[in-house]
Amino acid sequence: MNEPQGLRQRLLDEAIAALDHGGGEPSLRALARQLGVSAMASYRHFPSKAALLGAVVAEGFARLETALRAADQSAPGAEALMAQGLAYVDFAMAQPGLFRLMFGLAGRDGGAASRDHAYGVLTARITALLPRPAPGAALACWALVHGLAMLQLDRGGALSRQDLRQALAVVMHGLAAG
Amino acid sequence: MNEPQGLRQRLLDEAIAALDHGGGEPSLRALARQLGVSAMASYRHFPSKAALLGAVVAEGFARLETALRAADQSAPGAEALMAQGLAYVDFAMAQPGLFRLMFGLAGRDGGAASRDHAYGVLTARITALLPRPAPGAALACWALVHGLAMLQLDRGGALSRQDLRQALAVVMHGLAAG
DNA sequence: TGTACATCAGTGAACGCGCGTTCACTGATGTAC
DNA sequence: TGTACATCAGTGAACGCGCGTTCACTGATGTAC
Repeated sequence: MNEPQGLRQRLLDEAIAALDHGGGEPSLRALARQLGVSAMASYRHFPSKAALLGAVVAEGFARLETALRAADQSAPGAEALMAQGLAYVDFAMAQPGLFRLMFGLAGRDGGAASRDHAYGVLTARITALLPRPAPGAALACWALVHGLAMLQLDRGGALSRQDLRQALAVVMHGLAAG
Repeated sequence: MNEPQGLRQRLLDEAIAALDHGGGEPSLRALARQLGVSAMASYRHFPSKAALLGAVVAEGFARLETALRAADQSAPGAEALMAQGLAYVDFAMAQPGLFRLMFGLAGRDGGAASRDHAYGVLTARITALLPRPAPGAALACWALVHGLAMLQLDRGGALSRQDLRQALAVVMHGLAAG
């Protein structure tokens, strides 16, 4: 353990840290500076800045997927869905810059694939819960948790755990009633 | 009519157009170029670039509020809520760059006030519809429409009218059941 | 009616800066024979 | 075991660029007396 990490991974980690701390997209030069490496070093690992950001987005969705999977397995049945919703919002709050980038760039690059992969964890739980396929159920769940995450980010975490649980409960009631 | 518009308003309009067409934030110089005016001209009307973007955000929320209000009055009762939800998504699709900026910057500046003003239209309709105050109802509605808008943007409009209606219906069922 | 002055919108050149990317390079490590 | 060569990660200087912002200015319009 404590393997000497490759520069490639350190660039990705540093980019994520910079996104979450500072304002906007970090520059290649700033990342290199931060890692004590020349401005050109990143070109050994990524052909361009856009490629690096693409890799960051993919990494972000992989992390989100891991978090959702863990939450899903932490509780049975309908509680698993609630847990995923809360985990989604938590992820956004823990990595706000990364989260914003993921959804700013998700359409472009190869982001779509890793995004859909992460969302698969949510849809799998929903279809497992429902007795028969309900049109709009998965879409409503995605949209709700995504919207909650954005609102929570915008307000700097003003929404309480209870607020979130109650909002999630509304949709879960809707699913049961539909 | 066709009053000669002041440069201030033309800068705002051009900024919004640039946001929706091009990629990211337009530069002051690009706006000036587009309007055939010197790079310095905008400093007659805004003390800095940040101030101009703040004004753009406020203008965006004002437009959103107008759209929501019109939708709300286009149908009675629960249909008014559905109409607002669709109008919200439509707004995001019609002005994607503006919409993204609004929620990227809403926390900072004076954006919070104009944002809350716009959201008031939605919460007013919800509280009018519900027989008694339901915790999480307004939050769930905001989050849902916001999430639908983001997902629709990410997928470039892949969600059909029916998809959207069904997702909105899930939450409305949830409200009725709660 | 004329003159002096203030206000205002916009100009044009220049500043310093950080950026992404190019180029040719260095020095270490591995491999073939 | 030694030598020649290829590969690889990272260097350092330089490029051209667009940016936000500064400064001192111009010329038109309004206003006081």
